[in-house]
Amino acid sequence: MGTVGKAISLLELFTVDEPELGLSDLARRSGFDKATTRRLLLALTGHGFVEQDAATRRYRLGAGLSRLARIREARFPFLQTAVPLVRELAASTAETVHLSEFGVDALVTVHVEHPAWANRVNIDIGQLLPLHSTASGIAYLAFARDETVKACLTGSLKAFTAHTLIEPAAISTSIGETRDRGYSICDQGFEEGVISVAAAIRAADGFALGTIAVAAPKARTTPAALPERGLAVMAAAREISMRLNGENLQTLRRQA
Amino acid sequence: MGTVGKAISLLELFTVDEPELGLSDLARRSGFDKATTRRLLLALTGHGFVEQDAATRRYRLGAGLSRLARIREARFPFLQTAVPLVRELAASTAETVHLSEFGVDALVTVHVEHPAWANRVNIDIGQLLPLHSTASGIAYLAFARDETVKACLTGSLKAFTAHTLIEPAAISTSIGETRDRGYSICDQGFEEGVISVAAAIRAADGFALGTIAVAAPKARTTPAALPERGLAVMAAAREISMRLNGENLQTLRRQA
DNA sequence: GGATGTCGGTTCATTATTTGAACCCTTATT
DNA sequence: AATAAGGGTTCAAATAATGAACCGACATCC
Repeated sequence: MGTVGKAISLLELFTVDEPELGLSDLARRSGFDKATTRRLLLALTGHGFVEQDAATRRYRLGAGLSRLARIREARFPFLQTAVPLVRELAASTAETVHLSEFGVDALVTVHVEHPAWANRVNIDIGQLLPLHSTASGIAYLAFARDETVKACLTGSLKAFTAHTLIEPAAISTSIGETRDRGYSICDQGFEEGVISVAAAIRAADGFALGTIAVAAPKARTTPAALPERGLAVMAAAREISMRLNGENLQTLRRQA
Repeated sequence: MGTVGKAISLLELFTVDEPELGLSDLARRSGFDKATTRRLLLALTGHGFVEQDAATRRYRLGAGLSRLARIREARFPFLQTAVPLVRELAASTAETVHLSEFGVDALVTVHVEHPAWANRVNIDIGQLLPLHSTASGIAYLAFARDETVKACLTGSLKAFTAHTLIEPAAISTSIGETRDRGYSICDQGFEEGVISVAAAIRAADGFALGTIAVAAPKARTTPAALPERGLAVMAAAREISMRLNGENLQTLRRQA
């Protein structure tokens, strides 16, 4: 791995649960030498990608990242556009709704709305969702480029629960159904006791760029509720796609 | 400069006005060799910090940045907290209101609300504001650590207009007045014909972490309007500080 | 229509940067 | 008073970054 990759993988050690880490911790988790880790952190701090707490000496993600993310968001207002519809869907379903965007080889959660229930599905911002074993992932693949689908299915597929589909053929079938139906269903494929439905949000070229999904405890989900939820998530995804692409869904390559 | 710094400075070439750049363009502007530039871009794309448009082959900022920025925002909800108050202030003043956060050695604009006027002050998200020559900068320095102030005043101070204060003594005076008054005034110090007032947003330790500012065309600003505007911006800054620090302004080291 | 310029991308010998074991200092913990 | 763990630093050795030259594709211009 090049130096740049190392620096970035340091940044990727920070999570919502552990937003502040010490030098030794970072060195241990990254596997880099302490001196190396520190030099990388220094370079990152110098550009505002990392900040160091003056009192505790621990490191956290810096304002430079916010700046660049806002520049990106100005060009491509994904969050701004989608968040209101995520809220609406969360209100109408009274379940956890999350929004993700494709990045490298997984979906990254960029926004979440949680319901008031004590028993609910908890998802963190920044969490990575594998493509083959989540409702979002399948919804994405249903409208992804062929090479993306192929790359996903030829990789090694991890089984997260006893229900996770890991045979490429079974996943292909699921993708096909999703394409016909317009939304995907994932029954405990990622976490035991959680059932999700998702639909793809698509760019002007018709390919998926992200997803919106509803995740609920299986215990409180009746079979009858699923199609209803699926249609709602599909409607939200379509609305977001339309708003992003200036109302002209015609240009979408494949119809949902 | 280390390789990491070079990679980051590539990212910093993207702006709201030019959110997509080609390889040769990036190489030219960064001053790096084309091969080097490409290798850096490859490393950045591999981690989702940069994306390449499949059709035009041009590069843009990637989703990985949004992901990290959201993780940061989850820990420290600066935008979420401040944006509603920025909106309010924009509505009540009917002028451009902008929010900035300190990063490395300047303030970075993270949010802007523009009024409906045709003649207004335009500010882009991501724009960097120098500390010595903007209302935001002076407001920040008024509640910054002594070493930050010193570092700023000993550097070389650029005059952006004929009105820019560049003598350290004059700037110190301005900082002192701001500390006493609670808000700063900058009369055309950054751009001809623009007059701004700003106040510092402060962390739990009492030091500034960002600013909120109102920028207006000097032509339509009466001397009487300034103190009114100053008090409004100060009230907004104090409210944001309180919400960020859990209502306990007592812990703030210095009183505004 | 062929000469010229630009662009994205690649190669490989040369060169400069990154690396990490050992070290120091400070702050808990026992 | 001894031990461990954390942040930070040093410098010879090892490794990774560099850039001039080159390729093919496309556009433009007499």
